[in-house]
Amino acid sequence: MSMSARRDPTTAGTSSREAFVSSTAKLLRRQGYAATGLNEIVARSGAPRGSLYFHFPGGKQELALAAMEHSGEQLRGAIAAVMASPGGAARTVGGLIDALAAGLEASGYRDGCPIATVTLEAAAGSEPVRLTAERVFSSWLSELESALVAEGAEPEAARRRAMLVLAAAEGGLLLARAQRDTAPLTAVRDELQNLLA
Amino acid sequence: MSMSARRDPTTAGTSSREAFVSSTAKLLRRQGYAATGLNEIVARSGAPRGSLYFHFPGGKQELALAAMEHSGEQLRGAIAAVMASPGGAARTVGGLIDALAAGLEASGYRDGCPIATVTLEAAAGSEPVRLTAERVFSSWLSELESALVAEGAEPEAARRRAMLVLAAAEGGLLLARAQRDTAPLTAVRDELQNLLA
DNA sequence: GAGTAAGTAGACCGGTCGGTATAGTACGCG
DNA sequence: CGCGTACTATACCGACCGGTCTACTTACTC
Repeated sequence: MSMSARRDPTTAGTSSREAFVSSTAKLLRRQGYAATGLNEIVARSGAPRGSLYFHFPGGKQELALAAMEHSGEQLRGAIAAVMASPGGAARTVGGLIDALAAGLEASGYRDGCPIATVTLEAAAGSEPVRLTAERVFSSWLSELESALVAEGAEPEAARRRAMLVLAAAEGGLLLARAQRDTAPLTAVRDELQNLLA
Repeated sequence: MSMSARRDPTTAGTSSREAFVSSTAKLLRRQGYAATGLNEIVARSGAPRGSLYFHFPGGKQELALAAMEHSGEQLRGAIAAVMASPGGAARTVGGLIDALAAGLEASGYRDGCPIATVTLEAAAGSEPVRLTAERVFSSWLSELESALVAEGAEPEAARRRAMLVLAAAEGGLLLARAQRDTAPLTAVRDELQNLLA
């Protein structure tokens, strides 16, 4: 009864699973949950439709949860890396927002937050989606908070400020997509740096 | 024999049009564009399907644009009213965010920003949607900005701060929906009041 | 009261949706 | 070898999608 871990120790066998997850992550980020069809996911991933339900018997929703975790962990790593770079919190937070702005612009204003869209359209209708979103946001918050604490901020103040930074970044990404311009993000960055200095 | 509120002289002719718009606005706010079906809109509005295409020959998209304008104008009025109340900017901005939090909680965390969800899922794929979102956000920004200018803020600083306030409010609504808790909004409110004091 | 534009009404359409059934293949293991 | 299982592969399903059609009823005008 050996469980998974089959296949060539490297990536064989799970390759189509990963292809599903990353295709889904990309599509969810760009157009959200409801607008993303299984046909589109299957076509992009290159794997056959039947394999999808082998790897994700829970269907579209299970796949979406996996994609959210995947994107969430990726971005958490990026946040941690930026916040660990030298300079004060004002500087690193500025760098973080600049990085988000650069990524958004480079994608033709398509790649915003990979979690926000799904959260807004599906969190109210699906508790698993909501819980996953909550967990991912919380992981990002922890990274920001601990970076602020490491700079000597009071725990309570650090929590509130981390929340403001994340909220402002999310809102900035939203407004930037609506305007097709990074101006909202740079305005947010400047004001945040004022506050944190 | 038809029993559906026939032609009351005042609202004559446009009553079903308005029913379509307000039903659509409510549904877009709660679940976004792609997840909202015409069947659901038609059922809620009480009007027949055929009438929809009489009033909105452009179909779902035209209806969505009208609903976005409708919600946008409504919220613009609310923002203007709150910002005109007595007290400094720190106080009125705090009141605005408290009002958003109260509305969100009262709806069971379903009614967030009526524009954000549609923007994130559809702005990249439909220029009319994007432009409408841009216009609505801009109208809200103007209200915030002029309230800050009326308090003696420099024009440039007022613009940047209005952007931060809107971005933080949008992000706060997003995080509050993910957490099913108003804590993100109160944290954002407190930090914003600090900054504006 | 005939004519006509405005608006109502719901049956109907092809296409796509998420999901399933079932046959086939690759591979570790005895 | 051959057998079981992990996985691939595709054809197929009913439901629902956004959108269209045509017949009808009203309200106003002459």
